[in-house]
Amino acid sequence: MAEDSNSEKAMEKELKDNAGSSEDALVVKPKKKKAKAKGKAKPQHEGKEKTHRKMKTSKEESMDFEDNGDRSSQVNVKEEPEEDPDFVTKGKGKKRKRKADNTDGPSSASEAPLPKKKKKKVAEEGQGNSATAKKKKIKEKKEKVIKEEGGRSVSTKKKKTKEEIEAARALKIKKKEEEEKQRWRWWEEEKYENGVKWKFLEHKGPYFPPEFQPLPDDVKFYYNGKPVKLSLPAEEVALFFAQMLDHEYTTKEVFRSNFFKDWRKEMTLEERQLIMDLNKCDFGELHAMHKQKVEARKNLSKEEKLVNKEANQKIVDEYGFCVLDHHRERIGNFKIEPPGLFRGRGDHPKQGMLKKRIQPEDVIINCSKDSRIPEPPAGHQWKEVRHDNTVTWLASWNENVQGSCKYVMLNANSKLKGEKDWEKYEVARKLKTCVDAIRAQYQDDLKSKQMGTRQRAVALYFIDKLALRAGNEKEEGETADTVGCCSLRVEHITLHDTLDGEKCVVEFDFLGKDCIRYYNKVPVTKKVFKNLKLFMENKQEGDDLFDRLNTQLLNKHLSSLMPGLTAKVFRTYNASITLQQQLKELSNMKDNVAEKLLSYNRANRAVAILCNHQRAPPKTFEQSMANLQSKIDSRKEQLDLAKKELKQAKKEAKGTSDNKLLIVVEKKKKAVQRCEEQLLKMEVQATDREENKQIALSTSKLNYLDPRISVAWCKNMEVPLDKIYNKTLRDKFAWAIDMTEHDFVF
DNA sequence: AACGGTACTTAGAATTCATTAG
DNA sequence: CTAATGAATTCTAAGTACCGTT
Repeated sequence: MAEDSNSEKAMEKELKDNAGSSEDALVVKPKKKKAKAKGKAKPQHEGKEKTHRKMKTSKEESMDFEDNGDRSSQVNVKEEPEEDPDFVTKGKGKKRKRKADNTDGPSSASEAPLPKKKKKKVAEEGQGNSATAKKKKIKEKKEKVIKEEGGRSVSTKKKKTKEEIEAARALKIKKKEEEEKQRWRWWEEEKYENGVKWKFLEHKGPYFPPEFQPLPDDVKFYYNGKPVKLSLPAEEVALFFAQMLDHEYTTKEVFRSNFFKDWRKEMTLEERQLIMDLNKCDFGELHAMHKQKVEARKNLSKEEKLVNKEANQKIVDEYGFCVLDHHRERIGNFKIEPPGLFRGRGDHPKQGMLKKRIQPEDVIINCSKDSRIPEPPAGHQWKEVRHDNTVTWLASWNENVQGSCKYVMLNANSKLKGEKDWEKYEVARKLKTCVDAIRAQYQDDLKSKQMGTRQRAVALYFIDKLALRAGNEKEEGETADTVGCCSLRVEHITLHDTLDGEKCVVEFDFLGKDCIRYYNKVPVTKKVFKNLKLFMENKQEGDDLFDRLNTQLLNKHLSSLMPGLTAKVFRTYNASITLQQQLKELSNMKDNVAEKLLSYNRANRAVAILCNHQRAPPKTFEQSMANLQSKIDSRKEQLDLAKKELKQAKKEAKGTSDNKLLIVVEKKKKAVQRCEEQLLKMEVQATDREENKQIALSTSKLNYLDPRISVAWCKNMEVPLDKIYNKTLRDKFAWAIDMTEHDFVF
């Protein structure tokens, strides 16, 4: 270690002494203990392993970052050639566009003369809109019902249905009003000071999963072909495995061996001596039983399902809510996680390990001293009951696989979560006011004499331009090998002096959070490119790209530039500003609602691509795509037929002035037109679906896009809010829906 | 600076529910 | 009506960030 710090000093000194020309003096500084271990472990699995690690392949081609063109070039605004002429970038064609747009959001794009109203008025109006929409829908339904039953002679049934619908509608509206009245408008209240999260908190404690039900006698486990009656604990764990047999997990060697190791720990001595090889285990009957149970549950009668539903509702009513400062709030996860086999993502070294059953003795309860303390289940005790009002959790326990803490917390629609969310977007908006200065600064820092500062500048450039995550360090061997910006290693990027006609291209290929692959080819400024070359000198696979940087250093620097600023704020900021910009660009007041929604989704998609929010293509994707295609094909045939008929009709009508024939021609013409329209609609739907094949819009909608942008857009575009936000989202963003005026600008 | 721990947000997969097509 | 499909909800893993201690 002493050596390293010496060489570090030497290097920094040299950088200082010979500004600009001694870049080759870089010495790799092994980063901390963890990184060191990594360096040693690395060489064993090189290149070949790389592909092996990839769990998912994203679009092979570089994701098209056209949408962010402005942002990337924004970064170069102040590209002043200084000392080092080599740093001058040639051919940066893109000029900054967005600066001028900063002040006007989507509101100014539309001339919608929405009269300015008092907050609550507007909110009511929004409500009214969706209410009328609902009414209309119900009316349509009613008509449909009447039509369907029109042929029947029984009028009582018709009436009854009518009444029922009427009643249901009334109930719905009433419920909604009730809900609105009950809603806690916390955003109109004062916030608590110095970390106090609540003054009063009362709840029932978490809900424990049902006990294990032993296998019936006729369902047997076989070892080496012979039936073996397992002890209860071993049986329970065997069933966990049996239930997953259809899953790919159970074919993976790591999963199997982890499972087997932990399973054996649950066995009796005798069992352990007998059962030595997982491959000789036959879980077939257990698996079949499980499948049968699932099937049976699916085939329950309506009544039985209703009974189940009501029982569940009772549990929710009892355990799913708490009282926080005089208000009833929904709890997000009030159920203790049931035991099972750990399902890590990607190549997780711990996949298949046994996640143990949590007992009340493992659970810490947090609530008010003066509240009714929750009762532990009969015959049990809590691990601890504490009264800490500087935290938001109601209960917590330690999880045995990763050794981390799990918490019971409130639902997203609660004050505690909402307030924090609001704050998050306010910080991001604040970044907007100083982002230009920060960008100028890191451009400048690219030329710093300090290696650490240069690395910080390049990392920040990536985080800002590409919306990369910060990239905290992780303990080696405890989790899958994934990285973020600060933890990028040299093998994760490839530098191309020129690629596809562009200069200074960086090719990224790494696994990010949840083992989602990030693959992108990005042209960068010459300065950044030169720095990257410098950082990579004398390094080999497994070495950190930014060996003098970590997230703590980065965030420390950021918070000195703006209070509350951290790496992840850039993701929020860039996501939201991109949405706002794209909405302005894409949506058009003259469009109909469907077209407007398409524009919204496209804007949303631009953000999802920026943030690399991917999903596995749905299992049924190919099928449903094929279905749609066959529909399109049959429609095409229909169109051809209609065209032929039209031709024929025209032929017949030619020369004559027979009115009948002319009418037929007109009819055929219309048929052709209708066919064409429908065909077009389906084709649009197909491309839309294809575009969304592996892009998940929900994550950005839920976590990155300031809801006020969407609410304002809906108001300006006269699109009902429930077209873009479902009930959950409307609940979560109630604060934004209530307070946002049409002229809101992020 | 390193470590170990805590608290909270973000994430895609899995499951359940509701709607539509057949 | 039933099955298929798609949307909503649930689940819990996997991140970020930061703090106190040594």
